Amino acid sequence: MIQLIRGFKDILPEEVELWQHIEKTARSLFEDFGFKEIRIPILEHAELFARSIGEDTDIVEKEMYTFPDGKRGLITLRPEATASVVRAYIQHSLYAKDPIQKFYTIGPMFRRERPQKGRYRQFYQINAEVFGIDSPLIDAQLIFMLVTFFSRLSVTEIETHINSLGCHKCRRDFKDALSIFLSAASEKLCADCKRRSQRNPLRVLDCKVPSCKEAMAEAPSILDYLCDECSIHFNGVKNVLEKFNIPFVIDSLLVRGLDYYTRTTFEIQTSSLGTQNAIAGGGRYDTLVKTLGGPAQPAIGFAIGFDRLVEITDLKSADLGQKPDIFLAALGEKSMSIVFEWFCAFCVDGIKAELDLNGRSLKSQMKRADRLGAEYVLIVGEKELEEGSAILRNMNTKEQAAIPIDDIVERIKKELSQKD
RNA sequence: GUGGGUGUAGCUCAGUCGGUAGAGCACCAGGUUGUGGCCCUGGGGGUCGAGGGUUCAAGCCCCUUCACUCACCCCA
Repeated sequence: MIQLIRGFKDILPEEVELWQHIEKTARSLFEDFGFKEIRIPILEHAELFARSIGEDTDIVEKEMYTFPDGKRGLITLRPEATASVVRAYIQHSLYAKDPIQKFYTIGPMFRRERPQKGRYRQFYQINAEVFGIDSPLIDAQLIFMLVTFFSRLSVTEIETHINSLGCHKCRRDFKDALSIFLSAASEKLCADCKRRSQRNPLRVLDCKVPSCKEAMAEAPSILDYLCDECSIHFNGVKNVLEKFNIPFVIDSLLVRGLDYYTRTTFEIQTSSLGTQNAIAGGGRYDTLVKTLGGPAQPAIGFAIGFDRLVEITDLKSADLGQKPDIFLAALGEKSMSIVFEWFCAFCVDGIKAELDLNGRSLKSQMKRADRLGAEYVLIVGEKELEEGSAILRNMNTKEQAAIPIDDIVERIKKELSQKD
């Protein structure tokens, strides 16, 4: 049989309930914080990602699904959302109406990596982006919003890591110092890190090879190279987080893998996902809007790994599942045709009803009603029809009584609404 | 892209020395002629991941391949 594509997955109905719950929680919280939803396309020109994420990153270099689109050049399945949101902000001159804009978006991203736990080729992200605010207050507020979000989903066991990458000037000074350090330490580094030392020295910082970690223990820290302004900004973020009683770890080795980040970067980590420990990450990208052809507006955002979140939350889909309000058990063809009309009437009126259309025995219908978790069963056989009645059984109390079938849909609606 | 582990019923998994394909759960039916959960009985369901090879004979041995999974890399 034809199977789904490697690294892709189906999200089946019983799990979808959990996804919907998480999505609802995010929408409601983010909207309370003043974020508006923006919906962006899944395909973009390849160039958008090359220019924003960076030509030398792994994402752009080897993980993107890129293919020719007729004669119009290359298009790419988006590997992340920020670039598209920035493009939309610029393309529709949203800054002209108000430079300050707050957006969120939820949807699939695509990266052609080898799949493993918490990593898929099509994966879902919940993104939030803020444009036009320089103040460190917004940095801290985003982190506060994230932490609140996780706590609403009963995700504990998380740790907030923060760092500052400084502005371009601090970063240049730091890179120079780091390069000098790396060339001195070169022989202690793994092969990957030797390569990184040339192409993207910052990446050596978060190498997981023990010998590299050891060699890097004495490496210069970006935090020592922050200019006054960047330093003040970072202190501002830390102060607000402390005021909000949000525990955090300063992690000068936290280097985001996308080139556009500046100043504050952060990551929410969990211990319960194996090696894929980041369930959310983000940071400032104060120069990206200009890089992509827009006005010089600061910006900051984050992405939450939806799939990873689903894996670590203690919430169970079973607790969120929808159960039928009433199960209709019809016996015989005559009953079936009458009950079928009631069945449709219930559904139209927003009562979740279930009817077994296969004409099975009462026993098997009761069994199914029980399995579906229906609170009531309405039993209608030839005997009841002759008497102009039907039997309404409460599955929890096992009490049952005959009720008249005139206006039965209305009667049962009333009965059910009294319960709520 | 590189390495390790695993592929047998819808699910979780046994399967001895190469000799007729198994269990539990789930599903369906009956026990109860029209009443769920517990119990009992029965039933359906398999290209043993796929392809090739060795053999009288392969779920088991050999080769190839695919998928899943964990880790590296990287990231959400």
